[in-house]
Amino acid sequence: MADLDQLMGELNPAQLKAVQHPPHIPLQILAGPGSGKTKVLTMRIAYLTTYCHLPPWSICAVTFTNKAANEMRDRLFKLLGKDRTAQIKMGTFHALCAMFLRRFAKFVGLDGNFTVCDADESKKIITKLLKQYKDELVEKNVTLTENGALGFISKVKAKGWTADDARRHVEETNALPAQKRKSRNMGKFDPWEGELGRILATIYKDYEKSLREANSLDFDDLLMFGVKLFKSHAKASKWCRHVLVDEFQDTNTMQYELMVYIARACQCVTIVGDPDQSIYGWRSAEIENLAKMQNDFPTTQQLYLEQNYRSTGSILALSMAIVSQDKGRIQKTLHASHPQGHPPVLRVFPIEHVEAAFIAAEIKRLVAYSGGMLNWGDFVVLLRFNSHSRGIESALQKEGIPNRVLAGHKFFERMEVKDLLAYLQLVDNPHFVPAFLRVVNVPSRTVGEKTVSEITTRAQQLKISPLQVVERIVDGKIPDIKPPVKKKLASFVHTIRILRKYANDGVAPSKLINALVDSIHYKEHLAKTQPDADSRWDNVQELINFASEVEQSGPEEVVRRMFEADEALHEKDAEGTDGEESQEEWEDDLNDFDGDQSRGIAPGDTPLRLFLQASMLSTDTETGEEEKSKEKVTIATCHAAKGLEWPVVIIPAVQSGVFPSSRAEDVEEERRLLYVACTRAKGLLYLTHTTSRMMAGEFVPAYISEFISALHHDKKTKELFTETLPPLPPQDRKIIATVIGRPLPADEEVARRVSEYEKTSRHPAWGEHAPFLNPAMGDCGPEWQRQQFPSAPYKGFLQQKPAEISGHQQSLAQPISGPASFSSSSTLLTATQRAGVVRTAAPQASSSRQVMHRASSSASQQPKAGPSAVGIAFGKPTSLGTAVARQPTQVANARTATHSQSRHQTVPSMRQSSAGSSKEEPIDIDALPSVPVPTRVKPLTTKPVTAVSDRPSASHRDTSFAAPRLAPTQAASTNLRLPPSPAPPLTYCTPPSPKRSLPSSASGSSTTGSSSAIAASAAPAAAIPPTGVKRRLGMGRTVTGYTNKKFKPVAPGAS
DNA sequence: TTTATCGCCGTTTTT
DNA sequence: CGGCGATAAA
Repeated sequence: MADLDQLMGELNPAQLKAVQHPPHIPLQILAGPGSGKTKVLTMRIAYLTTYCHLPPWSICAVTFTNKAANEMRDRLFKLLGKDRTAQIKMGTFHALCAMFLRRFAKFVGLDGNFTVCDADESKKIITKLLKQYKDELVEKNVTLTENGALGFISKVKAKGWTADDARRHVEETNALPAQKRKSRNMGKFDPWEGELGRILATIYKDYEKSLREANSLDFDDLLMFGVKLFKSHAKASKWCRHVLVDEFQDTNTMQYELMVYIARACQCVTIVGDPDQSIYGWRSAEIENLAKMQNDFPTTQQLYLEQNYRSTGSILALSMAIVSQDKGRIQKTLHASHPQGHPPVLRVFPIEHVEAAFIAAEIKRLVAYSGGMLNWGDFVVLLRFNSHSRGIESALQKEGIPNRVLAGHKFFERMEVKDLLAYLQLVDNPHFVPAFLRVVNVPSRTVGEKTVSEITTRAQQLKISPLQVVERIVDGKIPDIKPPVKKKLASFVHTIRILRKYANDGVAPSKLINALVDSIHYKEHLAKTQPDADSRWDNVQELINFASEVEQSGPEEVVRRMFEADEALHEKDAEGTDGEESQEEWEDDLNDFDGDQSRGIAPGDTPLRLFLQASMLSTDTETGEEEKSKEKVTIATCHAAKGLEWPVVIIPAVQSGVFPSSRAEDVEEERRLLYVACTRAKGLLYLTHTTSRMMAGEFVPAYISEFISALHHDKKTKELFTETLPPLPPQDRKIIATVIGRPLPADEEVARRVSEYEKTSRHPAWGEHAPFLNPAMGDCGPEWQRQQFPSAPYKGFLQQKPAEISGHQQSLAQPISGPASFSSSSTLLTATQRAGVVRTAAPQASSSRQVMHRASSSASQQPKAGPSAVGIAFGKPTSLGTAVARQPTQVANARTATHSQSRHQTVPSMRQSSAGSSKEEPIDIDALPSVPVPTRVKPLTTKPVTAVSDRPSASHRDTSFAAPRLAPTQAASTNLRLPPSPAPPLTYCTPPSPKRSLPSSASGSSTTGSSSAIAASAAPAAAIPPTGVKRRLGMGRTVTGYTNKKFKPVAPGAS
């Protein structure tokens, strides 16, 4: 056990003050990122038990995620030992509520074996209900989607409204004159009024009814019923002496009320939070809870933790600059403990592919240039959307970089997993209709929709569950249905009954799954119905593993330990102080509990039930196998990254529409999200974006995030970034070593790694392995090259929405004349955008598909050198028949040539002059920009575009695309002697699929030119195809693609 | 009842 | 583009 005194001695004064704050004075700790808040929170718990002599079981510690709970538990193990830690009531609000509700279910009118209903199932219920009102909705001209309805209902549930409350609200609102309504809403849209409100209220009511009948609670219900329990039964929180809440800024109204009611007796509360990191407003988090708490606990005191121990100074400076743009925020500072370090890197790319390839390559380079100090596990790619992960994943795969995706519930959302869980849910809770509906016909028992609805109707008539109906039919107790269901469903009932028996006998969940899988021949079923049955079967195995893990962690024991001391408390407290429920009733319940406890299991805490609950309430990334993930690059959403840190953080797609998300309703929250993402970085931070993005199968222009571009309007903030990739000279290596707390590798080791790297790898950004030369990337290079692109001054990452550049819209929209030139891939796209041409039609495509002129139709009238001028054809799959294979030998030659030249060039070489843009040459090696000199922080010109026809100036080109590979001059500064690079192995370029053919001479040049790419299907065998990919999740589960439902047939032609 | 095809739709974030 | 529902056909 660690020495608490000693550890407390290591705290800074503010931290120490927070830890030692008197327990009875409510405390708000406002702690910036990296200020050691988890440390303080755990130490405070240790302090409360050790110095204030609060028994561990009297402490309630609430976290926002299970991961945070586990981490805290781990830390407390070390401080308090296993025994005492186990007694602390610790977990998420949801998990704690579930535990208490299982225990005291009957006090709030529930059964202890309720099933937690996940969002999917909720949605299905809503969908069904919504159908009933479809006609009415159409008639009243109201549009309401399932997601909409679910969202609206969830929002009010988070506020604590019951269905009746909602109904009342609607009635009241509708009774008001329209004028008044409007002013009350401050002009905002309120779904809970008018016809929509009325229908919503009805649906809410029905939804509640469905849930209750199914004996299940959704996530919001867990909180609502939790509040109900603690509010109406003060004794349920009798044990409590202190409540600690982590991530308080993310609590919603129900969670806040829970805290208040649990702390009702003791009034001792400690919360930790950071308004700047409030990123869950969309989930009804209420930042006002901070003020509310000061109100409800008038003696509340505040402490600030403003010392940042995580990030370098420059990372912190940028982060602060980002979040400070929010003028309404509470003023707060952060002091860096670490030196400045290399400034955050900001880079721009033409398309996501290139961006992703850059990221992969840069990771590789950093590992080498850090001399192995940085490993795969030290990198994270933080995304706004989960959906962005695929591109990054495959880019990493192509580079052979191990990676893992840290994504929410993915695993438990897999079709095969849900099927099996549904069976178990049904075994545990026969009333849980969603599970019944899911599996009556899995595997197919030829009971269709019609039969099922017959069953459910009858269930409603008899006021029993559908499962019971089926059981009775099979038992011959009630008559069969027309198509003889009795026979068809006998096996179903049989399976359920066997499992039920096993479960009652206390058979472990993992064994139950095994039995289940045997009983329904699930493997065969998968094989028959799923093309990727193998990996799905892997998932089944993984579910069994997960069950075993849960069993081993002994959840029954954990729960028992958490509650064991409470009974004594209640016995001692025989003279009831609150009259709400009779003493007898309470003690009856406790007696029930004691009875169960003699079997070692509390009511509602059967192994099966706990396993199911764990499946529903835990995200798969939280459990187990952390070791393995240490050697992998992490891909995660910004939300999922909260509370975590990495030596190197890379944030792609820092673009409008992504940061902030186009559908975000609170822009400030989006800004904070970016802030949270940036502050995860310890040593290096990268922000990248593209100038185009794929939407609905087409490229549309993309513009840098306003959060970033705004910083360029201010002289003070515009130098917070660099475009230079960190060359990691010794002093920088040292800084990183310090920041991430690792030994500095020897210079020799660095030199060795670097030379190794130089031998085997090329940074693909602008070397001979440029991603646009790589067939696997989509063969977009030569195509680009042959295009005639109007030139334009490079504006780099200052590229903005036309509308934002006042006075220049006109020029932006205008077609651009002047000599064609190929300056850089970025400029290329930019220029194209300016011309209003963003289109991906293959050259041979019919004219109707060719160009779409957004702003100016005259763009097409612009004389262009070749037919290819009308479209860009990168990465866009064409029909298989029309593409022609590019000739591998020529590609190889070109590559070698490029390479040998590039070695002698230390000057950036986007040198293809306008005159020399030699359209007819196969591949103009010189046209490929390569090996520019990394220059330190060259401030970018922010001059608005006036003369659009200007060609980029040399100085622009030099720095804008500073390549990662070190030029000799730079290399010297790192004290490394770089060996000459030998001819690169052709590892990047696998021969393209022979199936493809070139667009004859559509682009007017030789066959060396690429086809318009077939990004997906042309990927070499070594690369991972985009669908049907085996992915490893955090827990090491294999997951197949993204398909959750029926499989998608594999294209027969794809050999 | 199951399977194939078309066309429409949207395109956060998570307990 | 890809996922999904609705419709049509086997």
